[in-house]
Amino acid sequence: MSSTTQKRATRKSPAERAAEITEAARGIALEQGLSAITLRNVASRVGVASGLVAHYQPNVDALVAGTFTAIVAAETEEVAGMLAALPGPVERLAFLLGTLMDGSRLDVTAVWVEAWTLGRRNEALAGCVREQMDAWQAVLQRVVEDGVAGGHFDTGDLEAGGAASLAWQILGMIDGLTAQSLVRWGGVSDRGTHLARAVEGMVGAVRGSLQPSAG
Amino acid sequence: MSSTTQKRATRKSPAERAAEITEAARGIALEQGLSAITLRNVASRVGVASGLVAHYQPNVDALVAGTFTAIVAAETEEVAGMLAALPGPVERLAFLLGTLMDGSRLDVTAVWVEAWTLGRRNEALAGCVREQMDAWQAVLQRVVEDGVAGGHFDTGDLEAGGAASLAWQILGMIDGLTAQSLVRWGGVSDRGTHLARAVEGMVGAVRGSLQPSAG
DNA sequence: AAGCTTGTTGATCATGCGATCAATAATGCT
DNA sequence: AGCATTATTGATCGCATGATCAACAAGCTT
Repeated sequence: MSSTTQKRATRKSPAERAAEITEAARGIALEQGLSAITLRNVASRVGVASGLVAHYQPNVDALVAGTFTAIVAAETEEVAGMLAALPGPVERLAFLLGTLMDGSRLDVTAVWVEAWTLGRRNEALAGCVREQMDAWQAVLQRVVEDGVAGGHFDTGDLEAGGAASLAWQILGMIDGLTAQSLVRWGGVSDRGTHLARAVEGMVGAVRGSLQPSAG
Repeated sequence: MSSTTQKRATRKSPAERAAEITEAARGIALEQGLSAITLRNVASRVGVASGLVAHYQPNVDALVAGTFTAIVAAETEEVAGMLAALPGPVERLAFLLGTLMDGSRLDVTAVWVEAWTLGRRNEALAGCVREQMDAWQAVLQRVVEDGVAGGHFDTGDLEAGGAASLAWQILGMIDGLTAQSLVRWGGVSDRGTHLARAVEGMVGAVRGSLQPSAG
């Protein structure tokens, strides 16, 4: 108990400090949820006075919305990047289902679910949620369209907007099943298998082509 | 401004007052969300002092959990009752999909989604959520099993627990899509159609037999 | 070295929360 | 009518939140 406690935080450049704050908010959101993002909570994690956090952010709602976007956009971009490295739409769709359902991103899922509720009282967050859902849907739609164009998928008698609609549908299924895994861990073992089968039917892919094991 | 304001609430029997309180909590949850259930909020809705609400409930967490169960169990029982009146499993599954996806229960959906998040900090609520998910799954599983036994459905090479697993899967899809409709209203017009097609593929039902229009 | 810019502090305000409990008043019983 | 029971009040405590801002001090410029 001597000198480990420094009275005043070392002075840093605005950019650096701002980065620390958003990073701390990110960590809190992933570990304890978006609603755990408070001025004092973030401040103590950075090792700084609460007023400083307020100084770098217009208000807490904005910090929450920004943190949501940071977390989710990073995930989207990461997955989209991995998709680009795969040879074709079948592999991409299979990889998408497998990756999103493997339970390794439960913390991000929890952020999604909480954002749906918090968006009710945080207008900025609500906008970000819609944006990020659109981004995910766009990624999925692209894969579906490529598959149809290449003859790997057959969406049947779907109208023009079929791929878009299908992408929303698949996204909704993934959301629901991952959210479910948030609450019911051991409930179902082969979520991925069933989902793959369902999606195969929807996009007219060859049976088994989207199975996680085949990815 | 004369006598419309009564200073003291009329004295009522414990059972009656308790019912008023749970009913008020229910209304608040449906209109403003589970997190809007506070002692003062409920009390003012009943027209009573905050202390009285606390007197009728062990704590707020219990009231929230109980309110969740009341809302969701009522829905489950209502739908289950309607199912019983239908002739067979195909009609029942079609009705289930159509009813749950028609957007007439967005308030209940919002309660579900919020409960998933709140369950993280409210142990009693978490237990209720699991209970109610089990109840829904049981209803669905029953329909699927009946359909398989009657030869209407064909779950293919599924192992013994196939119907249970399938029921979880379908439930997850419904949850995800309804939750999605909570945020993205006009996004997709034919959610029901796509879901019906997906489920048809999963349970091996005749194509079009689960379409909402055919329900 | 002096001075100025600005990153940083922490106390402060208003608000809301759950919970508690002595005091109060309405009811029903004798 | 008198009394015992009990439903009801509302003030109160401790705690947490977001926001604000005068005061402070570190570092840069001159």
